[in-house]
Amino acid sequence: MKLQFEVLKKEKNTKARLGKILYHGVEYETPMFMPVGTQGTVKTLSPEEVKGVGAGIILSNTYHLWLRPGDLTVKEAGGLHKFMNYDGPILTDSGGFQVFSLAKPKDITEEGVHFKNQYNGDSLFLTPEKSIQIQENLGSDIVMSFDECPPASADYSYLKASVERTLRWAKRGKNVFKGNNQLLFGIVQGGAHEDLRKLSATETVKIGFDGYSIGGVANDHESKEDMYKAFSYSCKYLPEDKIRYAMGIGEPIDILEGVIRGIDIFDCVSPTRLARHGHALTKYGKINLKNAKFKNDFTPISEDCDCYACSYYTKAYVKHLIQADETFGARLLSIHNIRFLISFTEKIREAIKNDCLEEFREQFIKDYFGE
RNA sequence: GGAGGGAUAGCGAAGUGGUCAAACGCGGCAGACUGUAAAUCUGUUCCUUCGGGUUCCAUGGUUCAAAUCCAUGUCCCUCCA
Repeated sequence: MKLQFEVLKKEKNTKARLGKILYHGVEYETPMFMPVGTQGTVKTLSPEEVKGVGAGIILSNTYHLWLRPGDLTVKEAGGLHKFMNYDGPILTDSGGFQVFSLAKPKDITEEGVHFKNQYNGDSLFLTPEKSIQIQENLGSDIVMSFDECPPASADYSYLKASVERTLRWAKRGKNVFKGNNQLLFGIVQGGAHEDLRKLSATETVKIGFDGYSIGGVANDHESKEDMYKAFSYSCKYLPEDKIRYAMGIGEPIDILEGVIRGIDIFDCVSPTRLARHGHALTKYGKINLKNAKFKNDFTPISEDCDCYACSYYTKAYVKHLIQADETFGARLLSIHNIRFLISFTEKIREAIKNDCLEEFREQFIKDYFGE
């Protein structure tokens, strides 16, 4: 059964929406934060722990699973849900981000993108059609169109050409997509330019997808202002009844600003990566547990957090684990950071229900940035 | 008792007359990280009032110049007896 989505309520003073996702009889609310499990695992967490922090949809990645262990192996295993033992909804990214992070401009052609297999040096060629086929083999619930994700700083003419190519790729992908128990999402590109976002959004909507995402953001140290423009300009031209997804967005303030502009779901590697690097998200900002000042701090990472790490362990202990390079430290911090973002979206949903999202934003900024 | 080898910054370890305040690794301190080529990467790590000051076991010596050469001492290691 396909995942279903419905908008329940719109907040009075902003463009924020409260939504409901129905998946195999389980309801999840949006706005939602989706943890990332690129290689078929949310790094250091078991699926039980992922569920334990309140996660709904999680992400995985076409490119990585194609290379290893191979999409056909996952298919033979019975699909990604069974393979990784996660029965919640799974969204797979298309490999589009790897066009940005791995490919050089000369590797990108109209037909597709050339990669070198990072494990054995083999030449690889990923096309929009191939990406969809891989995702069908993986058996994810939400399939992403294969897009070109150019740096936000790319010049106008490159961005325009890229938007047009991404549209052609979206069409090609949709043409081969079978749609058996899977949704297919289109991706809006266009940097911080309103006309390009408009072109990209309206043309993508014309092709017709089950949901729409905003890509090409937070990938090149662009200004927050430009990122938020990309949100606004894209949402303005997207249908009200479909999921809107900001790809790769995970700083608390960016999630909040995205929600305010009409976005429903977010994913980001940052909670797990920051965790592995010793950082914890808290209501009062990000802290670096490697810092000497936490050596004898026997208080929880965050006093008001209900996660497993905060329930049983202290900053001093987690600092010790991180410093000793013990994996349990990365696991505790990953649990905490993901729980922080999910609990953050829970609070956002409450504020939408109570039509006080702007007040919530004001208080959040005061606490988080100490302003 | 005899024969060798060694002592370098918090630790390990290069360096064997000037370009040495001394490579490199670890540890320490700090920073970065937004659809994961990322349990990674970057900076820093004798003291300093930023002018400079004091170092390479200790003491004495050779030299214009010593971590580097010589003498003596102290400690450590290996082998022989």
